Amino acid sequence: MEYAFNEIEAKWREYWAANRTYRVEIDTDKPKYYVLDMFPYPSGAGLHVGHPLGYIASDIYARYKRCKGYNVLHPMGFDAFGLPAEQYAIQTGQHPRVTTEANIATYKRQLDKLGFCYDWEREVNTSEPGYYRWTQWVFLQLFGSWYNLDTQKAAPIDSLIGIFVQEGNGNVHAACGDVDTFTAEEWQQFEERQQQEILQQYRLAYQSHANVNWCAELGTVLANDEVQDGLSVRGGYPVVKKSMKQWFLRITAYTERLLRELDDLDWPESMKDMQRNWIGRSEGAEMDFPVADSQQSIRIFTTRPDTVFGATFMVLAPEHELIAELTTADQQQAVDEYITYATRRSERERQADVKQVTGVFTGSYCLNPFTQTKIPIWIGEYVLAGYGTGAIMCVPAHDSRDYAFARHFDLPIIRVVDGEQREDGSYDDKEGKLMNSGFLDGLEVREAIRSATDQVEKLGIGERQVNFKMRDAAFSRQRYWGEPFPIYYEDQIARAMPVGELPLTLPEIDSYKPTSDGEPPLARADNWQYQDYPVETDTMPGYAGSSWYFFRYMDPANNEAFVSKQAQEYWENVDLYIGGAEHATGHLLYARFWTHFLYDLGYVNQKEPFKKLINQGMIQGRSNFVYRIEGSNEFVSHGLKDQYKTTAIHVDVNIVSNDILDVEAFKKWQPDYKDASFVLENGKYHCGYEVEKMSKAKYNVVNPDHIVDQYGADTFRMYEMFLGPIEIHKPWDTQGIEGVHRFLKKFWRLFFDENGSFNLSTEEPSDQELKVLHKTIKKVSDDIDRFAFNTAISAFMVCVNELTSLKCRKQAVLKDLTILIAPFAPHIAEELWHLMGFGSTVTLAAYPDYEEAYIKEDSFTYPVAINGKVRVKIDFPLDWSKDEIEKEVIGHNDVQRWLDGKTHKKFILVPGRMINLVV
RNA sequence: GCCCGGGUGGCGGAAUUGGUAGACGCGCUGGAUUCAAAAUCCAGUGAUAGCAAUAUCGUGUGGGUUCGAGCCCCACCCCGGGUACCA
Repeated sequence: MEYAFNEIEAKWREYWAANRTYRVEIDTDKPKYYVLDMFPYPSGAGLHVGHPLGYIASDIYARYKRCKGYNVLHPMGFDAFGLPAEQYAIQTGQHPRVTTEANIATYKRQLDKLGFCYDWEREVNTSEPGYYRWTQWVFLQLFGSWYNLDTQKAAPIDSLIGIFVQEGNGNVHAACGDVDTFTAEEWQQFEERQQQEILQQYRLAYQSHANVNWCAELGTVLANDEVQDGLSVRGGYPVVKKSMKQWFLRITAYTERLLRELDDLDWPESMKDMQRNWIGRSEGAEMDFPVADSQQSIRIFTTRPDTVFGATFMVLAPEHELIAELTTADQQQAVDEYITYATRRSERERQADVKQVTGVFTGSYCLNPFTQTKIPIWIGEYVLAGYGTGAIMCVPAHDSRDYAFARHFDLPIIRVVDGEQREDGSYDDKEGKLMNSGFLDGLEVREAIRSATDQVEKLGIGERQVNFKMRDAAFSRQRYWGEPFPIYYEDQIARAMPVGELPLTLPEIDSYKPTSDGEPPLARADNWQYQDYPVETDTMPGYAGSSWYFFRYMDPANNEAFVSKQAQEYWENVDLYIGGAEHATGHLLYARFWTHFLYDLGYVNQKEPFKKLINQGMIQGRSNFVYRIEGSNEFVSHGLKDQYKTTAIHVDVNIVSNDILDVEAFKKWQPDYKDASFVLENGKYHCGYEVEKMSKAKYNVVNPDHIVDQYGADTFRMYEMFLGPIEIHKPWDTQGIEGVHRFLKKFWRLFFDENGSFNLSTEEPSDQELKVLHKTIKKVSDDIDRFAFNTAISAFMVCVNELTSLKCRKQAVLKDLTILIAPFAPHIAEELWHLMGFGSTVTLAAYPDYEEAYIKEDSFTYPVAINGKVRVKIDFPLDWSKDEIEKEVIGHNDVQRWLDGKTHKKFILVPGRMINLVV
């Protein structure tokens, strides 16, 4: 009987759906396991062959865990708000909801063909009001909370107001913006507007005028992780800094915790490093430098307080607030020109020529607080207003940027650390002894940092300070297709809508463009009001809905809460999360932040959302090329192309087989090539190839639907895993799929006799057969446990080959093998299980165990070294004693020959390793 | 520049952590079956020399440690990812 994969797969697909086979419920008798994929944005292009890689891996693991007796939650859903649907809506007028729903339908159809064991009854869609109602709810919690640094926890804002009423803010330690100290009486006397403005400084979701990343092309503000090299990640449009009033999330309150908790997560080190770098913690000190002939002083931040004796000038960011005051009359013009120049430069320009040194002297001086030397105050764009205090002391001898600045403007350089000074640069290392530094002389850098900081604190001119690179997250988007803010404005004060009013649904509008006076699209809505008060017209960014969706799967239909306490306490958090590495500093960080926050308020019992994380690599395209001889319609084969002047042209990979071009198909492919002629090698046209991103323009896109039609989902699943380790990028090569398909056919054939009828024996398996089986069980389960699915599949291939040559047709063996393979190839396994006459499904079967006795080798090969050189290798039974082995070795013919009559002085046996004879 | 990864046949990749390098698959070569093809099966396949057994070389380069190194140490080269005036 032929392996009719199409029939088999269709049959079981329908069976699983009809019987709701993969439905999961809370079951306190079983341990839980939560396997999650990063849910996709349903784009219009549908899936290509690269997308399912991670889904297949997680599905295999989910099925495996289920066989192991776990109650497995393995859901899927859609991150459905986003720019592409809205851009499409602007062009066509079609409502983004319509596009999104159509795309979701396509995705689901494609996903279902691959045999995933999702519980579709738990599907989430971030753009549905039933879902985003809770996104809005979380936002209101953030808006209604502040961060108490004393308890290191978020708390309701009411508790803060309580403190203000009682005692003012003098003793409050909070993660907050700039606020002056006030007393309880003062608080009571403030007008409401003033009170609200103060509270904004404390809220975890707050509005602020700040420099944000503005992308004119997209008509919206972007978060830092959505900008790369001064361009928007989506679309690649220029981004400029612009001061706007925007919503922000105070993620910076959580920096220490987000950093600390990373240590305990089972994530790839690279991923943790990326988050660590992004958070960018650095310890140092703030220090006041008095301005000469003035009462003013300038506060700087440095990580090298030990080098203060080498500070020969100071640089302020162009936006620094004291510049106007410090600029002298004769420098006024130069400073004005410089500031104009600096503010006009876009982010992109600034980044493009980082190496270029620019700056201007203010005309003023300040005093080095340790040496009392007068040092000039400069302005330079390399000092960033947003980091530290926006001012630095410059030690050109030990900081390469200060060095470049000093050389460019001819400022003095004083060495204070004794290190291997390079001729043409600074010595930046934190190693060496201090010199020219008064009381620090002779100390090691590390000691000197401590000592200098102590001195700063003792003198009362500064204190220890920890700074972070990470900024608060911009949370406003001037777009339509996102969650509306449940915020209205009364007397221009932002106020939370009552939770009972949620969801605040998106209004229907006539066009998705901004209004003519630049307002966001929501401003077009009629009646966009709450009780006659205007409602916020910005919407939330893409990462809002994805920052908490993993909780919603636990209890997706709940109308009372974002997740019930019971469901959350059972499912806890995600045990295994699979997705792309590109989310390191975006989604993964925001999701951690929201989870910590919800934990603080007692809504969930887990601090971290994702215990284990695996990044799947990208599947790249493998493009083929033909080489046209310039100025002709003649194409030369790859091996001969160097003899001509040629242009490489992408050719459709579907008309190339094993890099050999189907010449006739090529002529028909495009009208231009109808009359093409060819220079062949051995009668064949060989194409060149290159590995690149899969894209239509490169004619290298492979659609999973076609592969599934041709080979079946089981083959497709196994082949994607067989291609290589999950984490690495690898090119798709359709040619190789034959091997896996052949294997499945061979596996299938094990169950049928020469006449093609299903025929298994109920005889007891032989020791040899059991050995093959148990070896495979051990290897495969070990490999699955360490996510080495490619080598697990190799083990299956070896096993099937061995059983084939043993002509094994025993049910006892094949049944176990079938269960073993079920996570990889669920359809074929289910069909065989059914043919064997077992009523229940493979899905619920217990994963087979192995016996140590069968997997043990019965002999061991020892390399025998004589005077350190290995001469022979000899097999020994495992249970031999040292003496028996020694006797055997000495008696061995080859050893005798090498010993050549001499006797050995020493016999060294390294168990399990080798034997050494010293003569 | 800095921080992570990684360099193994014609190709994708194994080598369970210092013990027979190249598992498994693709491709290629030869053979069986077939009128022929497809499908299937068998054998071979790192390089060089040889009819052969076999020998020598071989995991980016150069050194080192070890009886033994793809794996550990030092220096360097190349590729991929992240990040970039963060003081």
